[in-house]
Formats: sequence, C-alpha cells, structure tokens
Amino acid sequence: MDLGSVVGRMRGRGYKATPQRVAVLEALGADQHQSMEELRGRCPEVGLVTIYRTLDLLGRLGLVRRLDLGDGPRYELAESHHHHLICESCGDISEFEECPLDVERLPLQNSGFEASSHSLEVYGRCAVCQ
Amino acid sequence: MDLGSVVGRMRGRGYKATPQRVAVLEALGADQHQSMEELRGRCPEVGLVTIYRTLDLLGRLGLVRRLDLGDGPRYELAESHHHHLICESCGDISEFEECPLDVERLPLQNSGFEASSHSLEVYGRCAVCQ
DNA sequence: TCGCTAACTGAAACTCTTTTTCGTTTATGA
DNA sequence: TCATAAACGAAAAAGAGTTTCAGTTAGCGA
Ligand SMILES: [Mn+2]
Ligand SMILES: [Mn+2]
Ligand SMILES: [Zn+2]
Ligand SMILES: [Zn+2]
Repeated sequence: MDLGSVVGRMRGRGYKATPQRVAVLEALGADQHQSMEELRGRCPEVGLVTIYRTLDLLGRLGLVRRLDLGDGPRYELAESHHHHLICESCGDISEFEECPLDVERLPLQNSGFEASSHSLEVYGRCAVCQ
Repeated sequence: MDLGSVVGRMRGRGYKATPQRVAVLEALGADQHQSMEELRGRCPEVGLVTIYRTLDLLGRLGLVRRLDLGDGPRYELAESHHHHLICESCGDISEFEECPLDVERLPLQNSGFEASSHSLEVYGRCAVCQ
C-alpha cells in the first residue's frame, strides 16, 4: 500500500493528511517492528504526542499493528498476515508468511469458539547467535 | 506442582518461604491469567512491591509466566505447555493443550534459526458471545 | 531453644511511558 | 481567499513499575 493511497483513504474518512502524519508513515516504512524510541529518531520533528496519536489513528484504520513481544511495544505496517521468529540472544525479529497452523487441530469444533485471527511467535536463536 | 514442593525448591535455592510469598502463590493458584489488580485483590495484606518482586522471583524459578495479550500484563502458573483462546467481545481467556503447530511447516530448515519455544493465541468470539 | 544474620518487607521517593488539557496553528472544502 | 473543523505540541497529569533504605524476620547453626 503506497503513501498516496493512504493519504486518499485518510481524507476520504475526514482525516487530514498532515506533514506529521506523513512523516510517521515514512518512519514506519523504513523498518518493521520499531520501538517508540526508534520511530522518534526517524521523525524527530514530530511531537511525541502526535506520534502516539498517529499510531493510534493508523491502528484504527487497520494500517498499523502494535506488537507486545515482551520488552515494550513495537509497531509495524500491517501489510500481510505473517508470524515472527524472535532471537532470545540478540533480539532480532524476522518474519515468515507461511502459516504453520494446522487448522484441523484447533480445538474449536466442540467449544463453540469462533476464531477470527491468531498470532504466533517462535522464540529461539538466530543463525548469527548460534 | 503443590505448594509444599515449591516451598522446598525455594529454600533449596536459598530463598525464604515467607508468608507473603505463599500468599502470592495461593493467589496465583486461584485463577489463571490474572492481572496485577486481580492478584492484589486476592492478597491485599501483601505490599505491592512484594507482589512485583515475588512474581519476578517465581518467573526466574520458571514457576510463573507473564502474558502480554494486549491490555496489560497477566500472570499464570506455568504448569504445562498450552495456548489461548481469547474472546474479543467479553475478554474471556480459555486454554487448550493440544498444540496445533505443524512443525514441518516452520521455515527453519534453511534459515539457520533454532527454535526453542513458541506462543500462540487465537482470537475470536466465545460460545457465550456469539 | 536461642541468637545471629542474610534475606526480606514495605512506605516513600523516583523513573519512565503514555494520556489529557488547552491555547495556537493548519489542511481542506466552499 | 476564508471559515472552520481538525490537528498540533508544550505542559501538566496520570499510571505503572522500580529503587531506596530503615526496620523486620525466616531459618540455620550453636
Ligand atoms: Mn512483523
Ligand atoms: Mn494460560
Ligand atoms: Zn540472534
Ligand atoms: Zn466472549
């Protein structure tokens, strides 16, 4: 999803496409899974409060996902369904799209639970840290 | 794992089995996935700082797991490997032990990543909330 | 059983993150 | 260009968790 269509979508819903919001979007595009500190470093001209408010807005628009992986929130553009490999040694986070969930084995038949989404994180050691 | 063996394990490692720690353990035993607020309510005679310190200690001993499911940390006794069904309507959290992960489909062969654990949460609507 | 002491507790102070407030500024449509 | 609802950001407030430190105690050894 390119920046132009995001701007269009915002205006369509009555939100303004301000320079600050565009700056936050560009910061988000620079890398996945960034902490607030990293995002701030990528758009230092934007006030902290505005970054929080923009992340909240983009979250409500379904464009940004907030991750709670254990040491503080991280944010990523919600492009496509994927999961994470997290290195417990260096903290590196990588992604994979192939979903290893065996839906047959989800215990939903009898429970009456209707699943709509899921999150999966695999922890271990990355190639570098072996 | 019963309370007596936990006390024994603590003493074996040089930790004291204080009334406060026992109270926190009993609070944890009353229900899974409790918030700090719920835990406090279950052992109001224990100071807040001591609850935090006890949860930290039990975590290091591998007896307690901290969950980050989206609205504040929750704590549970780490009895056995299991996953969670989370109702996005009423917030109810239920557990299942049957692991629906198809290990064959984990993209680890070529990546050099060595997996040691994983967490999986399924979101949706529980039977009551349909 | 008693006394010693390292371990522990908890009130208060502190730190860090996030939210709220509110006066000023601005993007956008008419 | 103008009006105005939307947005910005500095400052203050709120909230969650941590550190400090003086007093207390569990548990071991005599
Ligand atoms: Mn990701
Ligand atoms: Mn659980
Ligand atoms: Zn690594
Ligand atoms: Zn429900």
